[in-house]
Amino acid sequence: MEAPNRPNVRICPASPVGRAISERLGAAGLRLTRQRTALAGLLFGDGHRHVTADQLFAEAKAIGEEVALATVYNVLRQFTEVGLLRELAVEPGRSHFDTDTSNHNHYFIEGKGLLLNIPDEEIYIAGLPDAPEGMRIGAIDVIVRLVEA
Amino acid sequence: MEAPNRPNVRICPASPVGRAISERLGAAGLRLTRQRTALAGLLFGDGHRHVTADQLFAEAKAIGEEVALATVYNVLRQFTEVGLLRELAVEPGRSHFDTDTSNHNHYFIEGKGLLLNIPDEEIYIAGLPDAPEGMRIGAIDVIVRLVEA
DNA sequence: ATAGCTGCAAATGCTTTGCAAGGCC
DNA sequence: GGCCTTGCAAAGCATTTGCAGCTAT
Repeated sequence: MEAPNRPNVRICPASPVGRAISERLGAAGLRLTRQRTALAGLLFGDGHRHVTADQLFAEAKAIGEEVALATVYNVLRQFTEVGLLRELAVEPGRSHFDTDTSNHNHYFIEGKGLLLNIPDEEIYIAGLPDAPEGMRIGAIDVIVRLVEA
Repeated sequence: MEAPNRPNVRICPASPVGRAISERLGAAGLRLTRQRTALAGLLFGDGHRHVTADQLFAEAKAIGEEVALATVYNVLRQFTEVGLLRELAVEPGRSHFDTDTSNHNHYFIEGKGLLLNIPDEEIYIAGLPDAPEGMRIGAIDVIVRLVEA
């Protein structure tokens, strides 16, 4: 009967972020479990960020949260389906997730696997044609790949 | 002593494309073998195109060319390293290759795994900032994701 | 109470690699 | 002839899935 919860990086359910999370999860019929709460804390606790599954897994382990790697994958996918995360295809063979789901673009540092946002003012795309009949534009991904000079 | 070569989709070594290929491969110390020639025929024989490893493997098999899947992967990678192909990261877990290595952008039809070029006149990016110190821009990938309306 | 989770391990899918046999220059 | 290649099968990753037990509501 001991408390199974760890008093760590957790999102306050009353905060705007916490409310957005439980709202979205609730709407999708997903429970606010210890693991999801902890991962949400790491993801949304301090500004926007980019992560891969292993990174998040390693961080969870680092703060003493016991989460299975499979659960990390499942949670990332669920959060993505619910609109809390956006999946970015930048490297073949590894998925990156972005906590900022608004329209913005990225630098990707080849060799380091590092993603950075490109400030909105600094870039824009123009002249986008209409989508073919029966289709609509789901997202536009712009990735500027940087390599050692 | 029978001829091991099949009289099929092959690049004429005297054509501009054929010359470009043997030149590039030669410069990299790569031989013009039967398999590489056949795959080059499929890739560069009739205008630019997009392929995945299995698609190319299936096509090779379809024209009666016996090539191992591993060889297809190796050839795609070698061609990419030599600059004959460009690798596109659009789907996590599957690599796409483009025979057009010049700067241009893509539509990606989610659900069909289909890549299409966006005509250059129809889109452009502006206002790109300088790369951070010690870095240079290697490529800019723009992917417009289309989904069923 | 019960429908939904989690953890583990096994399965999957794409891609790479090691090694012996074969082919190109 | 010698070195590069190929083919096959096995290894390697990242990710997903199946199932028994646990848990939030």
